[in-house]
Amino acid sequence: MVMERQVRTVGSNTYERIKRDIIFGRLAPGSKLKLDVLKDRYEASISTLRETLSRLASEGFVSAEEQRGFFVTSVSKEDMIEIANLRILLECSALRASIENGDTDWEGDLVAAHHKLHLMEQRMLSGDHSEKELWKRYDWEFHQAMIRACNSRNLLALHAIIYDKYLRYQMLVLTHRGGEAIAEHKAMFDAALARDAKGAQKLLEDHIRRGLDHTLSAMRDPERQMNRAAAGLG
Amino acid sequence: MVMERQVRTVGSNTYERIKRDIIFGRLAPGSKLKLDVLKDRYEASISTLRETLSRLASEGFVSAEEQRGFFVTSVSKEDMIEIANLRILLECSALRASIENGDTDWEGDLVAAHHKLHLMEQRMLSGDHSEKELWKRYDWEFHQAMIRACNSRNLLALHAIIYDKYLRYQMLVLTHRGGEAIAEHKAMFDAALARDAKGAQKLLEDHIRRGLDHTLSAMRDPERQMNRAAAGLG
DNA sequence: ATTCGCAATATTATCTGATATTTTGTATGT
DNA sequence: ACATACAAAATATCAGATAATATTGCGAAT
Repeated sequence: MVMERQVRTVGSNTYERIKRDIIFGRLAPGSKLKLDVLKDRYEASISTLRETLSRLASEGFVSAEEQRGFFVTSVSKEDMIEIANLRILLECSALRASIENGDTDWEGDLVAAHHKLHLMEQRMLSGDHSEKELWKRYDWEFHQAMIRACNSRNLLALHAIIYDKYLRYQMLVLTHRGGEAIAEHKAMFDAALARDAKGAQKLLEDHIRRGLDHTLSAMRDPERQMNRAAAGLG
Repeated sequence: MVMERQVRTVGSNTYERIKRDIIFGRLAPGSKLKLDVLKDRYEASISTLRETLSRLASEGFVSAEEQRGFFVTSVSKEDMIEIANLRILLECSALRASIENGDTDWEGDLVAAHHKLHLMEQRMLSGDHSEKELWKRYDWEFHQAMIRACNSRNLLALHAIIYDKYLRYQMLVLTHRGGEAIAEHKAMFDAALARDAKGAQKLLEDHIRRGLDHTLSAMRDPERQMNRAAAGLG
């Protein structure tokens, strides 16, 4: 058996880097994505960059205006609310299906994912904020593990995009909810293992809604907002 | 020489042509999309084509395999079921919000859209099958008009993609349900105008589910399936 | 000062052609 | 049949050219 070798093309590489940079705010919302600048920053040719930006545009992280080029999609309160509602719709639906279909493997993966997330959350709680990206990766892996058994690739694909958009808003405000979210994760986890679909859905919906409220009130804080606007691409 | 003014860019033009060709089966599911062949067929350069195919890939109409190029996304019973369920999830959710929020303009547009669709359905019923694409456009415009007031651009954007994927499956089997669908459209329309969200949702869900069943049983018919497979890209 | 018009500059959209790498097809030998 | 080795095809990527469009800067007119 031949090992599947991971040939990373320049294209998929820059795709992931730019997407990451948008989600984690290193490319500021609304900023212009000039091809010449990106060419230096990401070391890829114009054609490859256009390809990459087209992909990101059709996922909604970039907006492409004909004859005017590419921009980082801008943010707004209304958009954040839409994204949160979509996440609730998609993730709750997937969660129910997953709880109904999930087998032993699913349970095992879920236990592992929750364990890793929980450890990281303890570290965050005790003041170690050095690994925000890693923490968010574990959060993603936990939510992903919860719904993975939903039996719909299409649903998982849509959810992945919406999750990332939701994540961008969270990263924008830089603060996190600490202990509350930990308890919520634990409660969801327990409900899922107990195969309590209705209960898990309710907990998930509240979890997302509280994240939304937290992010919205942090966005309203004008000082923070200006700090963020000043950061980003030079 | 007098050239017709090309308002739109080559890129967005080929994007729409290729997408259409996939949805209406002129590019067969699973078939290879060779850059050189597409170059002649769509009169665009490799770079522009790659850009276009990348966009279509991230929407799921094309699948891109690294180092192996682009293919028309293949079809399957399982995928069709997923798409139908997603359409139910998204469209029913949007419909409820739309019925709750819709103003007088929304009602007006909806009446117009239903009227146009109804006229076309009558033509189809009396044996005139010459304008399938136009008929499907009116179907789209009707469903779109129903949910347009849902107040979520993100939801509408996701729905548009899923609708097109659902449509591809319908086009694949070439037959349509005739009179049944007409009555279903009328019933949904009436429920929406009566602001009966629950009722409209139920009707819509049944409508989509019946379309699914119809398409699935037509796909099972092996003769038809082979005819379709033989068609496609020349 | 603000606006307007227009030239200068910058940027996008697109194409061609070149190169390296990878995949695919084919002939050959066992 | 089966594997292998080599040739041909196709992809991924880049640089550079060109035309069309957008933006900017500046001077004139209000």
